[in-house]
Amino acid sequence: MTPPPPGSPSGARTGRPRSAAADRAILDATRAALVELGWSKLTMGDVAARAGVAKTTLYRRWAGKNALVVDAVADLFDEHLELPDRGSLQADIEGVVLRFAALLDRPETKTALMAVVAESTRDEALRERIRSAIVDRQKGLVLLGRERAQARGELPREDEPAAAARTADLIFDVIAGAVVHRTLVSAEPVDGEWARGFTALLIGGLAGAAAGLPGR
Amino acid sequence: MTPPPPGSPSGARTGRPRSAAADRAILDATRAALVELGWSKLTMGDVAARAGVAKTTLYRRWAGKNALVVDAVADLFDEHLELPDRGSLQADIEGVVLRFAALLDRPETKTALMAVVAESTRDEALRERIRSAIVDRQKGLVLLGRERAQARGELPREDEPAAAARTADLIFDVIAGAVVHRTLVSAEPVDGEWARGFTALLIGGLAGAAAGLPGR
DNA sequence: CCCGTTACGCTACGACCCGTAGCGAAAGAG
DNA sequence: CTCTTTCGCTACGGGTCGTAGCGTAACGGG
Repeated sequence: MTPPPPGSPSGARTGRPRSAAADRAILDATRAALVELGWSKLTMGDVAARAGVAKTTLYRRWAGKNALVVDAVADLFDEHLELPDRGSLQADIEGVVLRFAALLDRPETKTALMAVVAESTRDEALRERIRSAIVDRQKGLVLLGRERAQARGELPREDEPAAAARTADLIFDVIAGAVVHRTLVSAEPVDGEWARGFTALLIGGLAGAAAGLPGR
Repeated sequence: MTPPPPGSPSGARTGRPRSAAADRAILDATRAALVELGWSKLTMGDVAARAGVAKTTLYRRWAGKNALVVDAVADLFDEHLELPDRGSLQADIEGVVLRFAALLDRPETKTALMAVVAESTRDEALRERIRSAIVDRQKGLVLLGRERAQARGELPREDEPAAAARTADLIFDVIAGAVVHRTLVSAEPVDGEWARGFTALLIGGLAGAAAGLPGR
C-alpha cells in the first residue's frame, strides 16, 4: 500500500526484481518462433514454452502478441542499423538501403514487420511503440546522412526548418517505402544493382529539386 | 462420378450453381467487418452471419480468411483504380499517387492490405493471388503512364527491353512503396502538397538518370 | 536476520474461434 | 423427372486466449 517514496523516478523499488534473463530468453524465443512459425501461427503459449517460462510471466510484461513482437524485432534494429561514413552521399544512401534490406530479408522481420504495422492501424499505442522503437531510429539515419552530405557540400543547407523537415520525411518515406515494397510486395531481392539504380534516381531527384524549381 | 465431358474448359457444369448473390453478400460483409473490427478481430463466423450465409458456404469458396480478404479488397482496386490522361507526366503521376492514397485511406484497405502482405511472406499461393488481383493492376498504371509520357516525348523510349522492365519495376516500387509507407507507417496524410513534392522528386530523378550518367 | 513485497511457476478455467462432418432440403441441368 | 451440386443447419474436437488463484522464490529494507 506504500507507494514508492516521492523522488524515485519510476515506481516499485521493493520486492523481487524481474528477471533480466527471462526477458532475453523470451525475446530470443519470440524471434525463433517467428522464424519457424511465422507471425500468424506464433502463439503466446508456444513462446513461453520455448523460453522455459510460464505463460503468465509473458502477460505480466507484454500486453499481447503485438507488443511482444515489436520489442523482439526492435532488438534487431538496434544491433544491425548503423551507418558508417562511406565518403559520399551516393555511397551512404546505398549503404543504408542495403543494410535495411538485409534486415528485411531476415525471416523474422519479414513476417513480423508488416503484421505489426497492419495491427497498428487500429491501435494507437502500438503505433507509437513502433515509431519510437523502430521508425525513429531509421529516420535518424536519414537525418545523419543529410547532415554529412551538407557538410561535404553535396546538398544545400535549408534554412527554413519546416521545409527541411518535410523534405526529410519525404526522403525517408521514399527510401524505406521502396525497400519494403521491393522486398515484401514485389518479393524481389534488393541487391547492389537495384540499390545503385534506386540511389541514382533519388540523388537525381534531389539535385533536380534543388537546382530546378524551388517553390513550385 | 462422371467428370465434365472433355472439351469443357472448366469443370462442374451440372448441378445447382453457386449463388452469385451470396458471393456479393459475402464480400460486402467482409468489407463491412474489416471496417468495424479490423483484420485481427475479423472471424469467418462473423462474416457468415453478416452475409446471411452458413459458415460452410464460406469455406466452400475460400480457403480461409486470407484469400477471402484479398478478394474483398481486390474489388475496391477494380472499382477505384483508373488513370485519366491529365496531359502531362507530372499530372499523371500526381493523379495515380492521389488515387492510390485515397484507396489506402479507407479503413478496409488500411487494415487489410499490410496484413495479407505479411501473411504472403509464408504463403506462396497467397502471394500469387495478391499479385494478380492487386499488384499487377497497379503496375499496369505505371506502364500506361510511361507509355503516355513517351508518346508525349517527355520520356525517352528505351530500346533494351530488360532495362526498361527494370526501370518500370523500380518506379513502381518507389511510387507504391512511398505512398504505403507515408500512409501506414508514418501515418501522415498524402495530400496534394505531398503528392507535388514527391512527384517533383521522382521526375527530377527520371530526368537526371536519363540525361546524366546512363550506365554508371 | 526476518519481513514485507513483488515476481514466478503451475494449474485450471470459461470463452472464443477454427475447420470439418453429416444431414435433409433446395435449385438448376439434362 | 432425375441427377448433381449447393445450401443451411447442427454438432463436434482441437486449439488459443487471457485471467484467476495458489504456493513458492527472490530480493530490499529495517
